[in-house]
Amino acid sequence: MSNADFLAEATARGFVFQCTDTEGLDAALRAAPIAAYIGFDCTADSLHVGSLVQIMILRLLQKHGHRPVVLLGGGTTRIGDPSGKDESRQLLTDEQIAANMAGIRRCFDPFLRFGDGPGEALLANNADWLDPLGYIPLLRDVGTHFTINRMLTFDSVKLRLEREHPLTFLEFNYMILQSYDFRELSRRLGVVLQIGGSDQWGNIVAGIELTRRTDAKGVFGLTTPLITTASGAKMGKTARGAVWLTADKCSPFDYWQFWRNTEDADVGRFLRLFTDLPLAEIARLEALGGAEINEAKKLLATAATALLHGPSEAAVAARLAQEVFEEGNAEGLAAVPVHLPPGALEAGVPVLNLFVQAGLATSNAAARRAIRGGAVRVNDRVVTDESMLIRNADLRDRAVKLSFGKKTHRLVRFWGPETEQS
RNA sequence: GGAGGGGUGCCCGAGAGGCUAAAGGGGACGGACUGUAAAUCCGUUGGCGCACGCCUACGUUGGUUCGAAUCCAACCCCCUCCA
Repeated sequence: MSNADFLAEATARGFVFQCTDTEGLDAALRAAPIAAYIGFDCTADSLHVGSLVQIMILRLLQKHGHRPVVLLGGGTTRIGDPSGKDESRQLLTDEQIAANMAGIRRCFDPFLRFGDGPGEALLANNADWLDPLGYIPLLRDVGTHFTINRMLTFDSVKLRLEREHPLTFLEFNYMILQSYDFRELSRRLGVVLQIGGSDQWGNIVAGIELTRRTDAKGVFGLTTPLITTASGAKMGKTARGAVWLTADKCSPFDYWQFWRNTEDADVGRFLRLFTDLPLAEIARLEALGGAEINEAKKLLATAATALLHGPSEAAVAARLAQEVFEEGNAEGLAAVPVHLPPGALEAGVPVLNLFVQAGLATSNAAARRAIRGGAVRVNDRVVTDESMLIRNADLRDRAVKLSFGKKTHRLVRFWGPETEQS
């Protein structure tokens, strides 16, 4: 796998949306291993599948012998990127940012090999160079290369102006600092390529211009497409919100399920983007018709889960899914412990409570509605009585299986005096 | 600083003293149909021991009313035009 093939494979796999100079970049990639970076803002304590394209392209880069650089936006997060947002975001405190950064950096470990050797991934934090900046020196150094005329043409700015939503001066500066990041990384680490989502085009181009003007260096930009599902929805949303990349916020099983539920029309595209499977194999899989495409979805789910959580977790998730959905068996479901007061099971525990405690309903009312809609099952039997009580007799192996809809199941294990022994 | 317009449920957006927990749409969730898919159709979409009861909710705080999202006052924020 030579470093020359990176751009070709990235293109074939669907990672490339726009490139500032395809021929130039390709030549640079062929000449020698390069370093490329993607910036991640620290707005949450974990990344979700919305960032997976970026992670996967860094991974691809590394596979081809180049050096990926993960830039954590410890500094820029204090400003807030206005790109693609029609309203200002709440400013985060420095403590929040620090905590978020710690969570986010963990998300890369499964995908990239970090180290100081050639081709090994590096981590950078733009707070290192943004925090010490002095305002006037920055204005003189960088500010002279930005014209308001030009800045007003960027989509991120135009959007706010057209919609008559305020764009603060603080946010207006984001572009300048991201440009500064690019130049700084090119100086410090020899980075010659910035990759980003398609909404980052303006910011990336600005960085390239700055680097050319002040350092007379030609650097490149590449954007990835915005990934939506075939039916047009933004990818990565599921019943309970975003699909996160850390196990505590999205279990391997739920992650597997997310991929398993891919729309037919997306299977090929997602296999190319989110797995390492060879393109020929993917071509075969996506050609499967009708119900057979489900086999491809399982491979997608297992492969994607293996990348993030490891092959054994992926296998467990696949096995569990098979038990739950194909065999109607719940043995392997992770048990949700529910604490009950002594004697509760003798008296009977209301189903409504149980569903709320198991996290399957947000309120009794929601649980009640679900029952009315026929969505609730206890031990695989549909519940029709809202006031139904769960008793000892309902326990199978000291647990009760709760189901909400066809896809969400929980095994509830009780903790209380009556089950404490053993 | 002056004049005008506006802040409604997850989002958009109606409502202009009681019939309003608040039309409609989107989204989301559930059901049917399927293949744990899409499309389609149906239902649900504030909380509470809930069939007409109570509580919370229409920027904030007070007020007028038997009764306010709807009227009044002050304040906060946004937009437009003028200085």
